[in-house]
Amino acid sequence: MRADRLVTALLLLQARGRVTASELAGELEVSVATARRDLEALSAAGIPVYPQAGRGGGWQLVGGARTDLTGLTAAESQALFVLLGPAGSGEPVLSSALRKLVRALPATFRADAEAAARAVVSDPAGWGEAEREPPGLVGTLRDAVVRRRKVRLVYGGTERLADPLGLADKDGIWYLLADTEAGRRTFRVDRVVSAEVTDLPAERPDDFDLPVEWARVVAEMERRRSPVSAVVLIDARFLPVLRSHFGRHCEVVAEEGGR
DNA sequence: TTTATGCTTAATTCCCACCG
DNA sequence: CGGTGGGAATTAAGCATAAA
Repeated sequence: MRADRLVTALLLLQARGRVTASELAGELEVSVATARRDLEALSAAGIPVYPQAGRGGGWQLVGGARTDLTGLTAAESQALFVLLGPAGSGEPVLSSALRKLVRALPATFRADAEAAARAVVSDPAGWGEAEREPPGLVGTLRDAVVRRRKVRLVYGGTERLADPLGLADKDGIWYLLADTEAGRRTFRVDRVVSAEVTDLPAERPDDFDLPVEWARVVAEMERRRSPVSAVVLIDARFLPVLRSHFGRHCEVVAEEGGR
């Protein structure tokens, strides 16, 4: 039962900003002492909740009241999931807690949650370059996309304040789509020097559709990348080399005599 | 034995009425 | 008007109990 309570306690803190152990005990239908221990557990896990004794006191979530789940900071959600157990462990308690959590989302926030799910597209048809580990900044940028916050990007020696629109995983290589003062840009994440999530709200066109936009970007990149086409005759043994280099741009037309 | 929970008491903080 | 003391609300800590 504990995981359920911790999630509820955090949601309650987020909604109200401050709760007393007694209030929480009422919500959770446990004793005040147990509610208080749950709050201590959240605090010990790194979630910034602090107690204040005395009349008018209670447990306060530093950073003030937030009303939506997407307002969870990366650190908070990480701490929560560390507390609840290993992610994806399939532990019944955890999954039921998360189910309740999702069900508890008001309709307006559910739309946001769906938007969060659409923050990333995965495009397995890559250009043949093999790269596995997502760059460390992917998490940071995804957080910015989900929370709709402007990001200060350092990319190739220039600094930009960008409105992040979405992330694309193209066969292990990550790209960030963002609007900047200079127009819409695509940033290769592993070439981003640094990314700082600001508190400024980011703008995103209402009709923005990441998969559609990503398809457009890909088409544009491919157009620029392939200004020239060539027909070559090579030994069949080297086909894999060409394939790995040119990906789907490499079309085998015919084979004759092993070439 | 360990862990979670509940109960009781002490300490802290704030509100408010009272009084000079 | 300002200081003071009591009471209420709250957390903090220790101990007991039950279940795994």
